[in-house]
Amino acid sequence: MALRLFDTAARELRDFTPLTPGKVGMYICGLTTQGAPHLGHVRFAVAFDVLRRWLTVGHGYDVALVRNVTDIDDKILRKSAESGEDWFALSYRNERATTAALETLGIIPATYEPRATGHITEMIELIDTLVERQHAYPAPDDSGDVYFDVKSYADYGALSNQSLGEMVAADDADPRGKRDPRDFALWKGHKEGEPATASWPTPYGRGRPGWHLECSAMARKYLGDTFDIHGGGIDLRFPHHENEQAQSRAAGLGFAQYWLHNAWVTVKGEKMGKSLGNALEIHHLLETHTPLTLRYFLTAAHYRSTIEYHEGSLTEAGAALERIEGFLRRALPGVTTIEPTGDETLPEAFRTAMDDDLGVSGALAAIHEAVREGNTSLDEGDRQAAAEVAHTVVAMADVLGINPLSAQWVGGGDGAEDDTHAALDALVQQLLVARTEARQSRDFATADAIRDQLSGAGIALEDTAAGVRWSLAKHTKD
RNA sequence: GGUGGAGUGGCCGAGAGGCGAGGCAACGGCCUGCAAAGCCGUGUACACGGGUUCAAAUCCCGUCUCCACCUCCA
Repeated sequence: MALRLFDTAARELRDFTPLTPGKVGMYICGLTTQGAPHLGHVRFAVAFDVLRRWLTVGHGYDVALVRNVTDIDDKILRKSAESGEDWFALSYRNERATTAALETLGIIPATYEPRATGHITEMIELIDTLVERQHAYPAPDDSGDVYFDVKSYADYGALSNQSLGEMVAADDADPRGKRDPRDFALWKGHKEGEPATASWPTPYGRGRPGWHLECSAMARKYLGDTFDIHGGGIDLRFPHHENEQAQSRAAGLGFAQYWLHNAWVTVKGEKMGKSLGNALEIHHLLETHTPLTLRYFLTAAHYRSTIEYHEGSLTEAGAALERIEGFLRRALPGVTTIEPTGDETLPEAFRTAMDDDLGVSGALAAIHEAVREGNTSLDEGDRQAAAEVAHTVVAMADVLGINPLSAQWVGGGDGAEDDTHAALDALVQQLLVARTEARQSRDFATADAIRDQLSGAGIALEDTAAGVRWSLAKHTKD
């Protein structure tokens, strides 16, 4: 069955067909380096990580994923000026923080992450082409700016379905040398007071990249003149993506064939933003919730739907995960970590849901249905059937990047975690032996005292048909 | 003004003419020494007002409310 994706440009679901059979080129905008990432900032990465996994696992495509790093822009320079920290240091520091957050959330690393400042030459090439084709012009006021002439490109507005005549020009836009207030900067001339390090020599004078140009230049370099998918947050649709498309196509390039945009994380119905303070920064949330819980929360809703965040959201996500993990632990005793082999057969309901524009809600329903089926098998003592279901659940969960038994979430590979666990297990087992003896002699007061003692230490017990299981109580308090 | 989207049970969140997605929470039952986990069951949910239809959360008309973008935004 064909994968269908909602193409923002076409404003409808389209069957996905890659330009080159078996291969997919994807370009994603979004890595922020202006500040520490919050829950909303990383949603795009989770959304497109799920797409990438499904393209790979569900359809066997070889995916090249390029994710840009806008390491210079107005905001970075402004913050740098305010704090006194060099702009490049500030940008790189935040880039590292964001990269770390994405790794923590189990985002598969991009094939390549080009930085804007490393592609000045490619940008100049593109500007030259646009100037030659009379789609761009250097500002006549010697500012060093180079603008894209929106009126010269008939399809301007095609992506966001807007016509130039209906657009409101920004009130605060300084028209300077623009022919039309809606013309946008391809290149920004160096201004007095800006650090010298934030400028590069060009035939148009010293300056720095306009925001939109980098994506056109870098997507072209790494994915080709025409490529399959371009993604990003819905707020980027206009002006950023509209401008990218205009630049590239005006320069004669085919550019993106499918445009995908993810929606927001909202709080009380409004877009999550910095006005809410730093309470929702990833590193802060990780103090009370596991990375997998954050990932599950961001994954559980369709990528084009807003996700409403409220106090308790993450605790609920953790509870849903517990159900899946609990089943896997019971069905696969002795297994610490497990990854899909690739030979599992994914249930039809799961495939159908994913093929329908990444219907993760339906996919999750398939997972939970399998979990219930597996639990029933366990209740009936059919351990083999339960184990088989468990392997299917692992495979499905892995497509969404939420396999609870993935080594990604279960301790590091350095063995330290295993040693700690083994030491703890030795101590707990002694207490469990005492408790079992007490229970056998029907001394429930003693047995319960031992259970309370362990519980006080953060260890939960479960008496199962196969014996007593212990586990560390999850940190899910708000 | 233009463009795009939303309103579903206590909460989150799918669905897009007919059989109540799923999860969380709650309640009842089974199991258990008691728990925990699990399983089974329990809800006349679709912003409002009309209309079409044998049948509407879903289609049509009207209304209300909310969100986002319009050159700094995941």
